[in-house]
Amino acid sequence: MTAPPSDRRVTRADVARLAGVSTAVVSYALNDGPRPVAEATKQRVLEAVRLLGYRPNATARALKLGSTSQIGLVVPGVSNPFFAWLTDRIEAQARARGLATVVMNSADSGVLEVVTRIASLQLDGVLIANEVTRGDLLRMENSETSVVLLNQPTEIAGIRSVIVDRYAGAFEAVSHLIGHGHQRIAYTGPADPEEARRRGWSDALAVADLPADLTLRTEYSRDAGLAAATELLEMPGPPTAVFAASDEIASGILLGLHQHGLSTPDDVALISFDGTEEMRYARPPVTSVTQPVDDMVRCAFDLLGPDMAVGAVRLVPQLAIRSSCGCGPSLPQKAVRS
Amino acid sequence: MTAPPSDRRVTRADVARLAGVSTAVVSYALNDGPRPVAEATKQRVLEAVRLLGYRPNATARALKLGSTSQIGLVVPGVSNPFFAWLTDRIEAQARARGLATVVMNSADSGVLEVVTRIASLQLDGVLIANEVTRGDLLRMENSETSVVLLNQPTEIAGIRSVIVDRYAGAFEAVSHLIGHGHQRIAYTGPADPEEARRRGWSDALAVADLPADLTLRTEYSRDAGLAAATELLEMPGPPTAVFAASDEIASGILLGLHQHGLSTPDDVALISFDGTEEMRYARPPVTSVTQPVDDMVRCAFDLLGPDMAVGAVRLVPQLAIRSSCGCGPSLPQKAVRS
DNA sequence: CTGAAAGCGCTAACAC
DNA sequence: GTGTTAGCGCTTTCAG
Repeated sequence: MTAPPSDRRVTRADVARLAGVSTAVVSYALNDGPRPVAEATKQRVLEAVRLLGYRPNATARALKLGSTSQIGLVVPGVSNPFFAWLTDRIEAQARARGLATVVMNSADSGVLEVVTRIASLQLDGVLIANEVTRGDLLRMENSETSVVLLNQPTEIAGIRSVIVDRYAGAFEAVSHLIGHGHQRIAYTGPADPEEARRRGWSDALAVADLPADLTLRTEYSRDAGLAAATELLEMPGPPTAVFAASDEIASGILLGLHQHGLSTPDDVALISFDGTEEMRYARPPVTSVTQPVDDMVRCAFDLLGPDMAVGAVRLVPQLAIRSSCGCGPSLPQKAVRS
Repeated sequence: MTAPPSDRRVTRADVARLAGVSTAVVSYALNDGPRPVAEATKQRVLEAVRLLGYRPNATARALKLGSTSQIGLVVPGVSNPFFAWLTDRIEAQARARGLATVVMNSADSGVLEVVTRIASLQLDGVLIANEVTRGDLLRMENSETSVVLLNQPTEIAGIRSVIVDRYAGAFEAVSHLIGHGHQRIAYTGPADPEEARRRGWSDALAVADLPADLTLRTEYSRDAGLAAATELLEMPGPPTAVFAASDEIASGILLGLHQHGLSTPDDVALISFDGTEEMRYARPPVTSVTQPVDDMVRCAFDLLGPDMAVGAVRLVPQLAIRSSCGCGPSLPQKAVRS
């Protein structure tokens, strides 16, 4: 009814013709453009737009403006609960600012391919939640696109980034376990260049004069966590508590311990890192160092602004205490901004 | 080193100049264009591209071609594990086909806003994994963009869609519970227009001459599942088994039952719908009707092709049997294509 | 095999 | 307040 018969795509010229104005005026009217438009004219334009079912062509606009109103998000897979969470928040923030989000998984095709593609896309900004090297970044150097790194293990000079203080988070988590009387606390996680979580773990132990001798290398996956549970129990002087570098690992460990007939927290206490919703509903709910995702995203968008100083914003995660470490359950607190 | 000093953005004209050819030839060389190019010339062009660090402007290309090489994905939130899974697979498939994925969450801003925006974006296709109405779709009617609906509760005439047979999945799940001797089986899920899962549940019960009197309405969330557990137990003649309409609900129920001191599957058995990875690692691992996500995505992309018949592809989910229903644990099977 | 040139649809000077 | 018009960077027809 509202859509008149027309095979050709409706363009701005059609609107102008129907409204009896020039194309410029259509622009002005639609964008509350740089020049004023008489109210009556504007109404005529809007009416014509409605009648024709006209939709501005974002591509043409982007070409002219040199800006697509899209941001890019590079993650190592969206199915991982933490990155799903992050992606969700980023998309929401982006949309609130009138930006669309292009997600790119770098897991299987490699960062370089992704970065190359990004350089073509004329994105208004790119958020990279992935380990990248200086070299990778160089590939998109010439492109206007401003980049913000999220949770990069090691700062890269000249690139804006927002990092959550993994060291502090780990330190607090392990200290909490120590406060509960644990003496044998294991660390489970992959070997990453930074090792902030592992250092937080070992320093917390050192402060309490406890040995940091229980390290188990596992990648970020539930399967790895499941396997880790067994290995943990076979260690000489097995742990009474475990700090896992991610929720996924913790999820596997939890199941693994149970398969061995052990209960959490009575036999082995557990604290994880990430704080995704899933941990709140695990059995038992798992105490986790909770990443301040909303704040991370807010900061990241702030940093995308062209006139922001290059540098790193550091946020501190909060320990959401639940029953997996022997305390009563609770809801995760909001994290604060440093 | 490779990047020469240049403040202006490098354009195709620069490459042409440096290579001593016309801009047309640059195009031909870069796209293995419609016209052939002498090998030597091509090398000169490629060299110039390298030297200048030239990146084609995707926006300009899109404007000219009328195609952005981007697809849109509309989901009600990415943090939900099932949609995270789906998003992950779609992005992967898209990337494999040289397409970027623009994700749009319709949860808070409403489908209309999203659909309107999509109509502007000149996307090569849109996958909608959201409940939409015919009216919503009409808004983007005139745009070239072809649309495929994923898991739409009710088919919409004239729109391609891929649906998994929720009825069949539910029927199988509940039959399985009945096979284990359960007589009091509850259904938990939201009231949706289709109710396929609920019908599957009630029909399975009917076939076994069992009453379908235990329906509990809950939305798709862990919290709702948690609350549901309590309500379930307060029902007259409480269930010995529960079929949950989604993994998230099941996750909440599992915790809820445990808080009531009940064990799964001994006191109450549980089967869920979706089959996300999380269920494999729940305690106990939860039997779930597993959506054939990879196949869904493959079909969806096939349907995006312009010369595909309009219609609905129907896939059947597979029951991944784990210990939450009293059988031994197992890994989920690959789903088959109907 | 290569070059010149016409636009894709839009914005924003710049004129009136 | 409104109209004219140049051009964003690319592809591709049509001549050479």
